Amino acid sequence: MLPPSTRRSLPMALLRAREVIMAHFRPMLARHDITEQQWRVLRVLAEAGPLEATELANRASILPPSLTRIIKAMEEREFISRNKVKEDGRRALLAISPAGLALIEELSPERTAIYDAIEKRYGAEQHERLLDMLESLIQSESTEG
Amino acid sequence: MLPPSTRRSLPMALLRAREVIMAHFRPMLARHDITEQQWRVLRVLAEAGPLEATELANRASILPPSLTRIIKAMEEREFISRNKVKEDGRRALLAISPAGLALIEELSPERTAIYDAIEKRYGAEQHERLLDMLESLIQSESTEG
DNA sequence: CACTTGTAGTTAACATGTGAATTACATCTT
DNA sequence: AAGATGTAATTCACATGTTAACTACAAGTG
Repeated sequence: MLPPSTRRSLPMALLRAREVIMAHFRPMLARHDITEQQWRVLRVLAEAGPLEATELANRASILPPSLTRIIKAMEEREFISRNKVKEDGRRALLAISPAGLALIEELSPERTAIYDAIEKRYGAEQHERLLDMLESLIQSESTEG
Repeated sequence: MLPPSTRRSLPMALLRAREVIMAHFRPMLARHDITEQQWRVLRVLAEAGPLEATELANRASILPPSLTRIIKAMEEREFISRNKVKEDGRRALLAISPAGLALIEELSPERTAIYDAIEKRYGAEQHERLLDMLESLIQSESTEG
């Protein structure tokens, strides 16, 4: 088979798709002076409760070096807190703070509205199918074989 | 509708999907000491012929500041060349060099093999459908409405 | 216990992403 | 021609992506 042209390749399509979607969220995040990655960290901690850095990095799809910097910045702004684990001097539990939760609460309505608008434009069934297909792709490629 | 959990949101799914796909290509690119973005620039120029920076940036999905730096690096390694446009002192035509073309030729077989393996694991029909759905999403979100 | 191996997290170095400001050049308008 | 406006590209500042190296601590092994 021919190598895919840049106009129809999976990596490019995924990149562009993500761009057009995130374009809708960026103004909201910019108004509150947080980055896309910081926002992911907040949401993961809000949903999952306190996590160690490695687990948080996995769930938020952020590499460890980036997470180190992000945590430092968010600790200074008091959006998250860290508590060392007694039994293991290497680990620390990261938790969202009241201020972090407040930010999530504050942004929730707008966030939902943006998602709904995307879903409406693209079609709810399409949207679900696309999510299924992406999850399937991630499955088929992440489990080595 | 509820805000999507981080486990089933379009931005996260697109990000993860891209990660697992690119993981297959990174070793190849690393062996030849070029970045993912430099590789995109080369392929776009190889396919489309000489382009101005703005058009190249659009086609390769790279922001202008990044492209400026990438072009500088690739000029030094003589993978691309730039020629100023006579009629308009602002513009310049960027073209792939023989060395750049040679690199593409050299990587083509491996690149095709990687794509084929992905397509085989995921399923050729699935793959086509996913590309269609992504293009449709890009369409529905990029044209403002 | 000393040594090796493994793991969590950080640091370093460099490339890119991102938004804002800036420069250089074109074009329009009067 | 002079000034206003627009456009292509760059520069700046800061955040993140990426790989490799490193530190700190833990657990296994002799």
